[in-house]
Amino acid sequence: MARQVFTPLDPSEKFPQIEERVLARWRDADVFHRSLKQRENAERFVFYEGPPTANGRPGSHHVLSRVFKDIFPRYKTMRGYRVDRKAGWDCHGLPVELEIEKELGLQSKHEIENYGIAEFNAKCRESVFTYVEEWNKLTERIGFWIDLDDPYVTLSNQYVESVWWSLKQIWDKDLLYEGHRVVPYCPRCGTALSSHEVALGYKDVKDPSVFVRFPVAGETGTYLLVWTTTPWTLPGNVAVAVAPDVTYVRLEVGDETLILAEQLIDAVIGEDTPRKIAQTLTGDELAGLRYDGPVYPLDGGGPTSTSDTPVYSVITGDFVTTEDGTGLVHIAPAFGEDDYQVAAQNNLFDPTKQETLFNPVKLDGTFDQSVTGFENRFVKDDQTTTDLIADLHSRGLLFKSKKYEHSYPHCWRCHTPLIYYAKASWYIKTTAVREQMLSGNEGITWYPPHIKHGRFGNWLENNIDWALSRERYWGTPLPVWVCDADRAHATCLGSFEEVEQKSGAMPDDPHRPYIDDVTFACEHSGCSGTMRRVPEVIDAWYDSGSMPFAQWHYPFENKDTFDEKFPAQYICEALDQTRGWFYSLLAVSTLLFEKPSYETVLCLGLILDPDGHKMSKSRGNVVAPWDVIDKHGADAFRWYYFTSKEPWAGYRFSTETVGESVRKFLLTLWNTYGFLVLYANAGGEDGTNARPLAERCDLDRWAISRLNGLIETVTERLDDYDATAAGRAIDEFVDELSNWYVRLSRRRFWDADADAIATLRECLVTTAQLLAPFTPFIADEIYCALTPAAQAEPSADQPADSVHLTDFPTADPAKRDQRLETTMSTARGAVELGRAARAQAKVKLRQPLAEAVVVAADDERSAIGRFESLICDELNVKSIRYVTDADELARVELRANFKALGPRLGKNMPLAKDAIAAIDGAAAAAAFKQGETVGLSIGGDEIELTADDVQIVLAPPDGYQLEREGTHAVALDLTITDELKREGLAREVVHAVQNARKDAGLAVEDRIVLRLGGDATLLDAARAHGDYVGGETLATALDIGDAAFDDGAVATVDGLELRIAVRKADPPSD
RNA sequence: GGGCGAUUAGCUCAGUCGGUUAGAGCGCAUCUCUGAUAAGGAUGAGGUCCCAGGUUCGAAUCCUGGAUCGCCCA
Repeated sequence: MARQVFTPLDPSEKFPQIEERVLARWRDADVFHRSLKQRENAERFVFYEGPPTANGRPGSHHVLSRVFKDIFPRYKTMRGYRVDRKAGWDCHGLPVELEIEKELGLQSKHEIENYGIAEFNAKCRESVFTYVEEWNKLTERIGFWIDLDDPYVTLSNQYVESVWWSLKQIWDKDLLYEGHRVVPYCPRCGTALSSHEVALGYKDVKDPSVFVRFPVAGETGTYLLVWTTTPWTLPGNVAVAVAPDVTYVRLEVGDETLILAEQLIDAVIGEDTPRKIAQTLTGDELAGLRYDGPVYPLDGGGPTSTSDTPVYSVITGDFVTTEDGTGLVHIAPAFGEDDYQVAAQNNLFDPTKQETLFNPVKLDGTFDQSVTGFENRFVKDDQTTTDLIADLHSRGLLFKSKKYEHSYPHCWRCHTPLIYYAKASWYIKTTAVREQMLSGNEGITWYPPHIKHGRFGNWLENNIDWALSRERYWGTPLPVWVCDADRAHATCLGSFEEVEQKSGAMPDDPHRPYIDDVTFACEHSGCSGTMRRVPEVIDAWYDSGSMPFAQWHYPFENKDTFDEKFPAQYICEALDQTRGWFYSLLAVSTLLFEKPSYETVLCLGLILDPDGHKMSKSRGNVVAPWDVIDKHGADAFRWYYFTSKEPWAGYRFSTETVGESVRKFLLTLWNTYGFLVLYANAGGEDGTNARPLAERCDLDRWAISRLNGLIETVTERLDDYDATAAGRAIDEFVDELSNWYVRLSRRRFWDADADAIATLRECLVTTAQLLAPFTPFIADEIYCALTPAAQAEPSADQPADSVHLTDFPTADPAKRDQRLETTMSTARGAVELGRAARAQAKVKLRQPLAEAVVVAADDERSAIGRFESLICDELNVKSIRYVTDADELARVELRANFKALGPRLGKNMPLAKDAIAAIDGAAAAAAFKQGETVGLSIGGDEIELTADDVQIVLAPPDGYQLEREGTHAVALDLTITDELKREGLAREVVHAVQNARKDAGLAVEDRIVLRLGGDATLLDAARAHGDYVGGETLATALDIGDAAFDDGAVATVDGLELRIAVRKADPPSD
């Protein structure tokens, strides 16, 4: 019995089990931490983990981002960098609150406050880590190496304090201010909605749109014609806006004069209505015209201007279009973002003094006392709308009204139509660093590249100030205190110590409501007011954008650590983070450090179900990651994500799709590995006795050459963050290794050829290293199994005990042989042609044939010649005959080379195509061979063709069946002599015996005693090739057709009966 | 409504600088091979390269417009 050089595989063990075993090994040997420790003093490669929220279960899309967060740090580690990976959890924010509201059955902010902010926030704090165990389990199981023991959590006191510090920095730069902004607002819930929430609630609705006459002051019978889809905003009107460059007209219709945009006349009054243009003028010229306001009677004084620009006059605004309406837009600054901005620009109110903004609607969405006749009525109520329109009609101001279908946002919780409503909130003046963010973005490498100047660049171009505050409970409190005597007395506190100094005490918990109780005396001279914290918390995106420093409690601690780990070289999240984390990171670091906090960013696409729908709980089409892992394993999951497509394109995904990556790639690799182990053990040869590479056969050197080419490709692609191409290259290599190298080398493995074993072993060990970042489990299993020293205790002169502790392979140019690779590729082509010819002729491969006739010239002939015996084996032919005189088997045709001739011939190209096809190919080919040119007349012009201008192809002559491909062809001699027939039958017998061995449960290396009986023709053949039959089947004794027996198996070969009896031979007595 | 992206075989995806016969895998059908393989090989069916214009000798590829889907924003 040969010695076991490698641990045999357990064929019953499935990938998920193998992975669990590898995981245990990693845990026991502390491999992750050792991989870091090993690079302790190495150059850093900085990765930032974008914190997920752990108050929901992790899904398949989380697996996607986590494996892409894993692969490049692993790769860089193997390339010699130190890649620390600190986990993080995003803890604050509205989604957390909503979850608790649902749990407690709370319907509104009012109810939350009744319940108690302290109790509510305690619930939130608890819920944030509800699923953290499952997250940790999944993270470990998918092989995402990240330090879960010491994560940053955005709710921690240290984290909050760092965030406060950063806000103070911004405050000191005068970039944190209180302003007003028109926000989508749910009057029923009493809260503004985030853009994400607004997006959840768009519905197509039919709203009335009204055309309203605004009487021009001092010109009886002349009206500005204004269009709006929100009649309830008319009481808030302060001005009318026109587009500065658009042409407007005074139009006489009947006995009145209407002012509107010229190009909208027909749309507004109808094509058939008689009209007369009294005057044309531009919007600029129209500006300043006054009208009689207010549109609705207002009690208690309407709007007043804070400047020389009067209310109720025409102003210009760039946002005014003539797409619909009249080209005149009514301006209610409290109810529209554009309105707010244009009114502020025209100094119709002072944006720093909210009381100057005219707003006749209360927070609950009803009109206030000033709107005579509509007091306390809800503005979006259908009856209110109807009555408002009726009121306009009764006063002769309604020109017309009609239904208008458009998409309008509703509260996603209570389905109330939202209103746009001016609210005070705190802003960061990001517009002040807009240019800096843009130039910072230039230095960031984006995958895919179009995001940089597309989605992200556009977003930065259109940057508006960051609305930072939220009127909520569970978030980092905004550390701004204002004086209750004078709101202008405000301060921002940037540390717990500062709070303590000011107020005498810092609560243990910096969250609401405790921090709300912190007050102190106003320090303005002569002011006796009390400083109280503003009630808001901040946008949770600011928390996550602060992670580069807040994860280290910088600048209170870890200054060095921060300096070393800023900025990140690599971050990776899904595409939807463009305006989320990618932006918050850039904005915060630009504000604080004047540069981006990341250099390379990989954006991942969405996970869709097989029908292309987004996976969501409500659709019920979510694939749970555990299902995939339990069925196919983590490596299969990873491999699917890495190689199935470019990761930003989105995945059409199901458990079954992942199974395909197992069958196609992992099993091929695994079986190749299993094959090596089997025969290395059978022969007791581990490859250490192999000759140097240069002395090994072509096939071995070919495999090693391909391997080194692969190393080059994979390295180059991974350096470019292209896991897809790198993985596909490995896939292709493994396929060639298994289906070409191993298949052609079977005989040598059977003989335990040291060269072959060494070659395959090197290929597999190196492939395992290349695969380590992709499929860390299988890669490590193979690496360790084939590197037995790895199983011993590691030491300085011992190989690493895990593939993840090794250096990434480097290509050795000396081992490349491009010519050999080309030659092999030609030989493979010839084999494929021969196989095709056999299939055409319907002659089984097991039947030997006398001759293959190969049509090939020069290089191809020598390439095929080099691998002649290999090709003979593959095609099961006795010899190869070459035909260079093409007409013996095929005739030569010429085809035009469009790329060469097209630019030269232009329009005559189609003529040339036909003319070239008509040329006598053989003669032309001969001429080209002599280095001569061939003349051709095209459309009256004489041209000279060189060899490069045409492509020489072989066409089969009539009456022959042969397979051709481009310039070469293979034909087979189909004559089957008696001798060939006998040989074919002998092979059939061997095949039958091998099956019998298998059925008898014998091991491949077991010797047998073989007896054959049955049909005489078969026995004759077996007898004639007795040595062959005995050798192939490892028979120590061969007994053909002697005594009759009935204990054997019965097989049928070519319709003839064969009886086979196999018995395990006694072991040799040596 | 705006921005970005996608659309290639039944399915999942490649397709280089624009070059004339658009490929692979899976699936299907027929055949074949096999003592490593849950594999391998051959053949076949299967294509309006989303549509319409344009540029060009030549377009899946470049340009314009449109459709559909997705994401982001309103």
